[in-house]
Amino acid sequence: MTSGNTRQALSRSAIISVARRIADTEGIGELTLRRVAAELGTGQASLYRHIQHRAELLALLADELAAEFPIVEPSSSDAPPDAIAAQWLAMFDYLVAHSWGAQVIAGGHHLATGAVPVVGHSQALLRAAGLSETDALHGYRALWHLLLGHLLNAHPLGHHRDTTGNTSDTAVSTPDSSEFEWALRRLTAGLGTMNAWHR
Amino acid sequence: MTSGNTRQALSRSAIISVARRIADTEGIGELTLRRVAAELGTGQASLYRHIQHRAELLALLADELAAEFPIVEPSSSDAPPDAIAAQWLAMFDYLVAHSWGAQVIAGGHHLATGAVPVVGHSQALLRAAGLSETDALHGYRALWHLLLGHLLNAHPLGHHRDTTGNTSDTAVSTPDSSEFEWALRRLTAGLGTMNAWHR
DNA sequence: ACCTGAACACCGTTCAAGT
DNA sequence: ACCTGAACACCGTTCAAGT
Repeated sequence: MTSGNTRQALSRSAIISVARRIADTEGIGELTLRRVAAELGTGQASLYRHIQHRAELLALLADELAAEFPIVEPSSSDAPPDAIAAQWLAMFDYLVAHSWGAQVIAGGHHLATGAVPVVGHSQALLRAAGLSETDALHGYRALWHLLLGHLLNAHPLGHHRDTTGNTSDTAVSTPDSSEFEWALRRLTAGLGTMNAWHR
Repeated sequence: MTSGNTRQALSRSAIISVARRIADTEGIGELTLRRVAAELGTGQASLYRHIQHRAELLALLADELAAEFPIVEPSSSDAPPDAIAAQWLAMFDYLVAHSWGAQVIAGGHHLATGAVPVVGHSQALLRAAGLSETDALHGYRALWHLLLGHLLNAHPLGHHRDTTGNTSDTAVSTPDSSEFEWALRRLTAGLGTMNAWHR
């Protein structure tokens, strides 16, 4: 808006912002270096002055996304399990809205430092539910894996057949928030149950 | 062995068997149609007389793998949670041994009919633990998503730092069976706890 | 010294030319 | 009629030639 389509000086952040818009609106499959370069009005080779390779660009995107993970402060009336559910459902919705996120975070071997705050917050909620420090860490990882599985699963094994008898063929497979909540609440309950059993 | 390197008549099953060997030994990244064709001593185009596209080949591989999922019959002394754990740990090990499986099954939009027996068996174990029919189905899906998350997660968020203080840098990230068991046992416990709360 | 067009080494897929 | 070499339309990445 400030300068029309005057081409900005090429920079790492300009590359990231264009890449992110493409990933959000058209999916990660459309995110090619050629496309990014074209939208920035430059050649493909020029990108390599600012990023080492495509994988690094994806890592930067993932880290940015992780840094913006929602953090849900529990309202004082919330029982611990409800606070945990609220936090993780927010993460679920956030990652559904940025559907490339789960794939990139799971696939990458980078450590997403941007996620540190959410990890801390999630562990704190588990500690507030009575878990030990180590159990809270393991519990966090278990919940994360459950979330990841729900997000990455695209195939209909125990396919959802709702009470009307329809198998929904609209929007091939948007992950189902209520199904995730069902599993989330049960895993949370289980974490509270087996406190003693360390290791 | 029967006919040396005499080229077999090209067939769907010959393609699948070569493809599977490549995936098992060198990973799915090395599984290219060019490679398969070369190993069969034919041209790439010829493959298209037997499969429609690469995605179909992957679906066939996934279905074959699913049909060979281990089924662990519970020994009579097993408490239901132990029977459930034994079944799912076997699936975990099986999918770790065929590391491309989780990715292909999760990514594909095909319905893996080969998995029907395991799904049935898993549901039966959950029913034996006292779950209703619908809870057993939902419980199966929850366990599947937990397994998938453990298998597909390749990045170190709450990175494992064992008691020796070493962060293992051998074999970048083989999923950890004991960590999965920890989560599995807790989710199972949770499934048993919240029976009443339908939908 | 810094940038980048053109080339390289790969894909999956198609098609026209071979038998 | 059936098969397939060669081409096509893409990738990510590199490098030599431009300024």
